[in-house]
Order: sequence, then C-alpha cells, then structure tokens
Amino acid sequence: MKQKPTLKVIAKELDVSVSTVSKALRDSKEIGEETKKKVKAFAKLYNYRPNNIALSLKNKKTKTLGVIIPEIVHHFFTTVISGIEHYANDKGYNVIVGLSNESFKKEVINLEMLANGSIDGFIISVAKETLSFKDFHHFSETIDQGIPIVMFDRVIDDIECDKVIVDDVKTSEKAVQKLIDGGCKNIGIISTKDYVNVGRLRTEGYKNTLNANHIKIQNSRILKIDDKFNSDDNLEFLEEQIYTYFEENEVDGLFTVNELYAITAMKVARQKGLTIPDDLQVIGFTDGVLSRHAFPSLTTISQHGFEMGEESAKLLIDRLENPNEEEELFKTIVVKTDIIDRETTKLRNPKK
Amino acid sequence: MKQKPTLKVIAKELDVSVSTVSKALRDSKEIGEETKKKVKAFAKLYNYRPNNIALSLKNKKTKTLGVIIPEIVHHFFTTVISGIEHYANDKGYNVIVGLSNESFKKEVINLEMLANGSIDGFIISVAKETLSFKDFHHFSETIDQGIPIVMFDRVIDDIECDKVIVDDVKTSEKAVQKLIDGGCKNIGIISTKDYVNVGRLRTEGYKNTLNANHIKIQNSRILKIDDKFNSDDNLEFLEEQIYTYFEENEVDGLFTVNELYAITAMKVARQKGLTIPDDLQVIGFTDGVLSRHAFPSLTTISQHGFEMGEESAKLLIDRLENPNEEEELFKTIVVKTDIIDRETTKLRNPKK
DNA sequence: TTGAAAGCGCTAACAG
DNA sequence: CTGTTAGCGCTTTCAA
Repeated sequence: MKQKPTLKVIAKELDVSVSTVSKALRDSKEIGEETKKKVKAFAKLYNYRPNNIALSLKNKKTKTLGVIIPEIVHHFFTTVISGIEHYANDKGYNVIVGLSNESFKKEVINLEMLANGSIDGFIISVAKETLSFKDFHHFSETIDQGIPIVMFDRVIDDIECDKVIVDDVKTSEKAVQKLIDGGCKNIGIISTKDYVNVGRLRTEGYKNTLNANHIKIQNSRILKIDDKFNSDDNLEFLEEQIYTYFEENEVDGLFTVNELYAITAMKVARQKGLTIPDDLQVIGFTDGVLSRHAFPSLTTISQHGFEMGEESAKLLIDRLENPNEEEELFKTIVVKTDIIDRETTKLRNPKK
Repeated sequence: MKQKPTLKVIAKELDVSVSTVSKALRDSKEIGEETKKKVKAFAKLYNYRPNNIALSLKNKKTKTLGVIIPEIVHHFFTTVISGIEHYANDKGYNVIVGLSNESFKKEVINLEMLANGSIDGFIISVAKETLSFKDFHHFSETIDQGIPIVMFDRVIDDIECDKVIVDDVKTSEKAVQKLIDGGCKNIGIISTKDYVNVGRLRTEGYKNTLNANHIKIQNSRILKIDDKFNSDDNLEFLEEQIYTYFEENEVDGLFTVNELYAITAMKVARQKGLTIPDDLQVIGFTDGVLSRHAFPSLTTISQHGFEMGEESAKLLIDRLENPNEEEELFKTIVVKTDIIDRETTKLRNPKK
C-alpha cells in the first residue's frame, strides 16, 4: 500500500523545505529553475496530489455544493442533478447529495450536517412537509451564516435567495388552452394540495384559462391529491382518489400536475372504458420516461430539468466566486417550458 | 450575517483556553462542572458546531463516501443511491455523487478528484467504456493508496475488492424457464455486448436454460445491442436494431437484459401487429417505473436496488471502521432477486 | 533563491 | 482542573 505523499515527505526526500516544494509546484517565480524541475519530477513520479481537505481548511472553501432534494428516485430531480453535476464539475466543484424524503426533520438534519463546513452553498428543492408546516427557520439561519442557497422548482417566496423556476401559471395556461383548442369541453385537473406552491400555481393557470374562455369553473373537477409523507404505498392511495374522481366527474380533457398522476389517471380511465385520446385527452406537467413510453404516449410539459440544474449551479457558483458584487440582489431565473406533443392529444378524428 | 463561532472565539469570550473549551464540550471529566456548564451554555447560545473540515484533517477521515455511477437518470441507480444514503446517513456519513456518463475518462477524473482526501471510500458501478477498454488501473491505484472500493452490479472480476451483485446467471435461468413453462417455443434475448459483464452473464443463463430444456440455441435470436457511449439519441438506434431483429426472427417469448429494451421491443412488436402477451410474452431484467406503468405491465426481475445500496454502504463502512480485521478478505454479497409477475406473461388462454 | 513561522479549526499528550 | 504545545497538510508572509 502506497501512502499518498505529502509536501512534507517530498521536502524531506529532496532535502529542501516544505514551502519550497509548495512554491515550486505552483510554479512560483521565487524558485530557481533547477529546484523547480527537480521537485516537479519527483512529484510526478510519486503522483503527488494536494490534499483537498487541507486546502479547504486553509482556503475556507470546499469547492463542493450541497444538493438537498425530496427524492432521488424521480426523473425530474435526477435530470436536475445531472445538470448541476455537469456545470459544477466543469468548474471544479463536487456535489454532495442529501435526501429529505419529503420530511421536514430530515431536511433540517441534512442542512445542519452539511452546513458545518462541508459545503460552500446549497441547491435545494423544498420538502412537502416543510411547505405544509411553513417552518423555514433552517433556511434563513443557513443564509444568515453566510452560506448561500439556491432554490429550484419548489421554492419559498418569503426566503430571499436565488431561485430557478418555470412559469407554472403561464405554462399551465398554455396546456389547458391546448386541450380547449383540441375540442375538449369538460376539462379537469389533478393537482396537489395548495401548500405545494407548484401545485397551487398550476391550478391557478388552469382556472385562468377556463375563465379566459368563459368556461365555468367546477370545483369538483379540481382534484387535489392528498399525499402521505414518507410513504411508499402512495400509489394505491392515489388510484383510489382518482377512481372516485372519475366516478363523480365526466371529463373529456385532463391536465395533471405531474406525469405519475397522468399515467395513473389514464389507467383508471381505461378501466372505466374510456378510450384515450378519443374520449379523454391528457396532458401532464413534467416530462419523464413514463410519458415517452406510455401507451398511448403522453403529451407533457418539459421543464428542462437539466437546464434548471445548470442554471442553479451557475447562480450558486457565481455567488460563491463573486461574494461582494451584486450583493443582496437575488435573481429568479425562469426557465422556459415546452409542450411535447404526443399521442394523448392527437385525435384520430379531430372534432374541429 | 452571523459568522459561525469557533472554539477560539468561545475561548476568548469566556477567557479560558481553547483546549478547555474543546474538552468541556466533549464532556471530559478533566474539566470542572462549573466551567463545563458555562462553556456549554455559551456554545448553545451561539449555536456552536464543530467545523467538519478541521475534524477531517485532524482525524484523517472525512465521514463521506464517494459514489460513482454511470448515469443518474436511471431508476436502478437511483434506488441504489437511496439505499446507500439511507445506511450511510444512519451511520453519520455523507455521500458525494459523481457521474461517469459511461465514459472512461470521466470515471478516472471523478475518481482522482475525490481520492485526494475528499472521501474515505468509494462505491462504484463501472462505466461501459471502461469495461470495453479493460483498463482498470485507476481502480487498482486507488485501492493501492489505501482507499477501499465496493463495486456493485457492474463489477470487475480481476479487481480485488468487496462486491455486491445479483446472481445474474441463475436469475436469468429462472426467467427463461418461466417463459418456457408459459408455453413459449421460440425464445429470444436482447442483451448487451459481452464486455458488459451483466449482459454476458444474463445471456449465459439464457443459453443454459435452453440447453437444459433441449432447445437448440439459435444465434440469430441473441441480439446484443450496440450502445453508443455518451450519446443521448440511443433510443432511435435501439429501435432500429430491435426492428431488424424482429424482421429476422419469429419469437413468441422474449427475455431482455433491462426494462428499456423490453419496453422498446414491445413497442416494435406492436407495430408489427403482435399482441402481448398472446403472441409474445416478455420478461425484463431490472424492475423500474416503466415496467409497472407500461401497458401491458411488464413482468420483470427485481434486483432490489435499495438493498444493494444498503449492502454496499455497509460493506464499505464496515471496512472503514475496522481497518485491520478481516484484511484482504474481500466479500461478495449476492442479493436475492424476485420475479415480479405482471401482464406480459399472463396469458388469457394458457397454452397448457 | 530558499526557509522559518504562523495560521486555517480542532484534538490530545503532556505540564503545570 | 486548566493551559501549553504540537500537529493534521497546505499556503503565505516575512526574513535570511
């Protein structure tokens, strides 16, 4: 077992001082060519690499970002992580991932664990439980300690920090309008409880569009799914709620707040004998693997998670590397969305 | 902005020495009750938390694990990460994630970036490119430096380290046998090129079972998908290869090495007018979201990724915390698999 | 051109 | 019971 060499051993080996070695390796002009060459050769031979931890301690920065997300077995979040990694690695940063599992407590623990010097800044999408508790002290305290936070997707209006979002309202308006234009008369929405900001905003877009088209809003057509926190058997629970919804509503167009709700609704609808898209057209927010491979394939809204990740990392790293500049001027970046047209909105016999 | 307090400032504030503070906080019996109380109160008030980096430097361990995987937008890998996080957090470890994107070079860079003190050990699933190059020097060098590695799923026989795998051969045998028992006469397999060990082993299982059942192996029925590395438009390329396969083969049972191949094959088969499962039964290795929500839902083999993650983390942490014990006795843990019965193997009119 | 010394934040052996 | 000192690996004045 070959121990990693340190400056100290190189110095001793070459019979020079530690600081000489350090300077030689950083090509300081204080050091003579001869010595430089000698030191560098030796370092290469023994494959010297400076110890990151020592550097971190010295420089008071770790060159690593902490990413805290609710879940990782989730297409959207993984694309975001990819984007973060991509940008961060490019800039020489590492990323530590922490999972909150939608739990407030785990979110706090993760934050505290990493805020003790392990990372330079956070990229966070807030846990549902935190949103419902409305307890955000851990975020403000972290920021207060001088550790910057970037929030994406599930953000908190009251916390002053950089944010990366999509225009949930406008995007939903586009989607619902598309259903109307496709000939749907009775359009429903499957959303989340209102404390999840994206759910609330998407529902708002839905209502706006109905209003704009002079269609009366029927509250029974707005289903707000009640998620259990930290529970794995949400799926059946979800199906039940949607089943009941279809019992009580006759819709020919459905907008959902994520692809899972859409896919599940399609399954339930099929059980009830509806044909998609002829009897029921569907659009889901958030493009993932499910949508592309579903049958029929699902029309969705792409949030461009990879880009959101890149933008988040960029915001954070910019702030870390230019601490004085633009202080207190927090940015909110709105990433554009696209409707990805697939089969669930492709009528074989267009009504118009 | 409240700066994080250090031992030093607490010491100065309370007019005692740094080591007194340090000891008081760790409840050393060397320190008088009075002082302890005073120090602790002060520390709580100012929300003192020891600096992780300083501790890491001192202790020569970081309490963080480096996980390097080919891809993160991938159900199996994310379940594994969940499992790793779960076990690691429980033991007070953090997790840094690095992505190789199936690229040899990125894998090496990631390894080197983290091996300079940032992490205590690695959990790795090897990139396809690395497997095809057969260049494993980065792994052996890392191990040589005293940094333990645990490999999972895509492991390398020649590297001596702890491993977590499933019994690919036996499991595939079970799956193919199930197809035979279900009445399939012409069974094909869609696998990967042989340098991907799991692909090779699963193909081996396929062949074994045909042999055991005295069915002649037809090479044309063995499709070995040619993945492009680092390419996002693999999907079309995949469809093409499968399309050609179906042109040249008439199969009524199909075993695939992952769920994407299965789903894609189902799509192509449908285009060719085949009904599933009546004309074609399908089983895919690796259970993910796609399988559950596909139509018809796909019978798969669950590798229990979460468990694999937990086991990997356990192996690694055990080795880190008991460095002398059981030295050089590397373990290979075989995680059990299950066939998850769904619709693609459920004949409406069983042939037998 | 090189080296000694201090310091990043913390712990621990040793002295007082 | 408390403080001094040294050291983890590195950089960076400042002095030689």
